[in-house]
Amino acid sequence: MFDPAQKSFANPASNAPSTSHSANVIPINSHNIKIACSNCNLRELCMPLGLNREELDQIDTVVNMRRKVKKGSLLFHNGDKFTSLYAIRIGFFKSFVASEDGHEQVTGFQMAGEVLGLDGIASDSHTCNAIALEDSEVCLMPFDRIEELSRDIPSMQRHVHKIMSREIVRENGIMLLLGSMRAEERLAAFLLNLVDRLHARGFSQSELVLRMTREEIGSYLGLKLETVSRAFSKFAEDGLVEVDKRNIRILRSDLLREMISRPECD
Amino acid sequence: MFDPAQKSFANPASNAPSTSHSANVIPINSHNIKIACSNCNLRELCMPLGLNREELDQIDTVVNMRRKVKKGSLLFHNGDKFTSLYAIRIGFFKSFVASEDGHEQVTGFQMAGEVLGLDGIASDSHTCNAIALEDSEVCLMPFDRIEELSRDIPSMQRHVHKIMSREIVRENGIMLLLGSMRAEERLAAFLLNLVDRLHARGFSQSELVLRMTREEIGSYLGLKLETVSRAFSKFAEDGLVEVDKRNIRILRSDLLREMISRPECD
DNA sequence: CGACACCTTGAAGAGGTTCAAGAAATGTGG
DNA sequence: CCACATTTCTTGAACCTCTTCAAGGTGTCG
Repeated sequence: MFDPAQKSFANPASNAPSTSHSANVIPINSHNIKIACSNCNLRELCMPLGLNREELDQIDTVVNMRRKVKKGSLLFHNGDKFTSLYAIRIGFFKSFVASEDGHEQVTGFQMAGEVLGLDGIASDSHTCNAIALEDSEVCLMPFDRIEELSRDIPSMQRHVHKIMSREIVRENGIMLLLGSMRAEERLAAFLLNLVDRLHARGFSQSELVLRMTREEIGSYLGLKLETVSRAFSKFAEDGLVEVDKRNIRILRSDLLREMISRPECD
Repeated sequence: MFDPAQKSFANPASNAPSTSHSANVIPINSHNIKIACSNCNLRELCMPLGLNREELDQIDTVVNMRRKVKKGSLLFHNGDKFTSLYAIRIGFFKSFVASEDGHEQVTGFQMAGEVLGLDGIASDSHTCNAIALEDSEVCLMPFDRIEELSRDIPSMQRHVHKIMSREIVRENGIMLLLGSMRAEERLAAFLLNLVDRLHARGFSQSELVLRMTREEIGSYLGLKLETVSRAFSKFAEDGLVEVDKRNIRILRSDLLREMISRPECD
């Protein structure tokens, strides 16, 4: 059934190096050129394509630090001064905003190759929080440097714009979900989205390990954790997915997809 | 700027010129230099501050066209090729996405000085729709030109980034609203946000004219139009606002504000 | 092993939706 | 300018989905 050894079931971070490196900030210098962007297998996710050698060398100067973020600790939080964007190298994050009364709204889940911190540009300080849901590692990309490079390399500039626009489009989709879908439709959309993104990273199309709690899923989807739990049970009962705690196997993605394209009867 | 004489109850577009100009695309040339960005009273909303003369001249080359958009007609729609951003000069828009089953989710309402079209950058084609809720006029800013200028003028570059980031932050706020607030709290947040933005444009802090239907408000807030209507009636009954069709006067903004900071009892 | 976080499930309850009817405003064409 | 059709808004009543409250179960980590 679920085989943790296989890549097919793995999560982007399942092969996270568990080095016993004590520092969690790793300067990047000429000695370990190997971990430059130009050699990174996530480059196609973080950086523009079709660069020449010279431009690649420039790109390598964007990331000047890496930072390990232990499971459960904050990458940044509301009010922090904004200086850098963060490209996730390894791991999994949630980002969330908090209302004055303390309610926590998850605004997204981010995985390897995705960028965190875009919220900070507007006011030079972060307006949301990002927390690692498993031991993670991010590349720090000082925003000043990104802007400099964008001025020199048009494809870099376009890339930055696309990343931001993509986030706007993603949030439009969430608004549609929150504004019009029922509980089970929301969960179906959520699972399909997650598994698509994992698949784009080389993982299974049908199996995934949830890195977040039912409560966090609920917050993201505008539901209570009990409702999420019930929806999972319903899916399992109907044979749409197999649910074993946080291990999910999608059996009928076709039917899940139908749920979200044709809400209910109609 | 906006005629202060009718400021108090006016809407940004209440003094929209109703010229009988037959063409609705207006080329900009040296003959009507008066309507260049550098002379536009909305410049501080669309464009960066602190530019020198030379930079201002460059900025004036961004907007190469204006376009009138009649009430009820589309500025762009899902699938249209993306070429330009649109700065609203006069009027009021809604943007919305549509799901496969035809459900329409309003993703935002935009007024003079705000920018439309950011969704198109991600995939070079628009993923949402924008429709004028009253006779409007927009400035076309070809995105290639914006990128060129961003490379030359760092403050322009930063400005573009801030506009996009602001949109991301705004959408985070909507997610919080949709994910955790009750009907009346949502409407309170909506009204306060609208009146704040109008106030920033020189209008009243307490009076506004809604340009959209109850159904459109409901779509934006994830509610049915009946619920919106009932919430308005409740507010009126409780003396928080005066409601006369689409004319709204806010009587107790303090109490409205309380509603959204301390959802319910606590 | 015990404390704690997480998950599941049931039952009661609330908030919002749906359905329905009527009133008021808006627009259209003669 | 009026008559008529259409859109928009309000309000009531029944219904339904999700939430709330509660209890028990399972897994994890010190």
